[in-house]
Amino acid sequence: MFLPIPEPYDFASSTERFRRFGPDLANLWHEGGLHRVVGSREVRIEAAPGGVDVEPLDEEIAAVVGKLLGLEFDLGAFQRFAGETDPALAELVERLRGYRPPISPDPFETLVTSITAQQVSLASAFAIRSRMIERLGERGRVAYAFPTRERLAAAEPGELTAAGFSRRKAEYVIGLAQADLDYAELERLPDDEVKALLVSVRGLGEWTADWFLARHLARPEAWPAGDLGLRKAVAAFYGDGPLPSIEEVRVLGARFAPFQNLTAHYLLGGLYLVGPAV
DNA sequence: ACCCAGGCATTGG
DNA sequence: CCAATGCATGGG
Repeated sequence: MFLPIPEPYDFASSTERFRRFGPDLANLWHEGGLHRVVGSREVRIEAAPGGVDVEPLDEEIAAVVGKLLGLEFDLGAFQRFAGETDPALAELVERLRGYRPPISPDPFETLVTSITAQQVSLASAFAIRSRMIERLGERGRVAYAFPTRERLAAAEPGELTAAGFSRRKAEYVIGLAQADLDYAELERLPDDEVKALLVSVRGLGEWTADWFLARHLARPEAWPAGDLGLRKAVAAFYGDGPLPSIEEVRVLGARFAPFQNLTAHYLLGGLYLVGPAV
């Protein structure tokens, strides 16, 4: 079934995240399309003129696909904002025309994914996470359903350390799965209250909470100032010397209100998708 | 054989 | 309040 996507839209750059750092078995790039298990069915998304082809497609799947393809972002408003306020950003928006950051559809998966990415390289994180998904998730046709909260709540730490988790991260993930976190409630709370609730869980720090706001809740003003990649991007596009401090990046973020989330993604995209400006 | 990579909790001053 | 430390793997 064809699903139209408003212009500008660039499928290749918008799905780059699923390819660059290695396979993600729960969001798997396979033979030119993106595969994910939704409910008990495996969905395939591929590029088509003016939009994407999605098989199969119903209302539930359309909602997930909309997240994966970043449909809720208002690129037109962002483009106008960039043009009016910031030459460097305006140029990035032009170079990355049609890039829509993917939104991670599931809150628990988002948090576990962030835990795997804490401190280590994304290549390591992808490898470790995919081993966990393969062992503890449910296999679809080619992709896997991410391990459920129930499955991880019942996991032994050894099952995760065998996949390459540190002992500490294994405790974080199992503790998170067992924690009494109301994910539906988080959607209704303002950014600062979401962060406060998440940071109260062992293993979830400010960096993880900021990316949850940005990548799962799609909050416009989310700005992961502590992110190493973002700090490098800020150095590349706004600095001229050493890596800026977290506080410096935080202060710079105010300049991009209320589009910090899209700005962060475009700055990172500037590093990873087209290389730093010359 | 190093060293760093999209952090975090813990411990000690 | 802030500095130092350990963590486990992948890639250079």
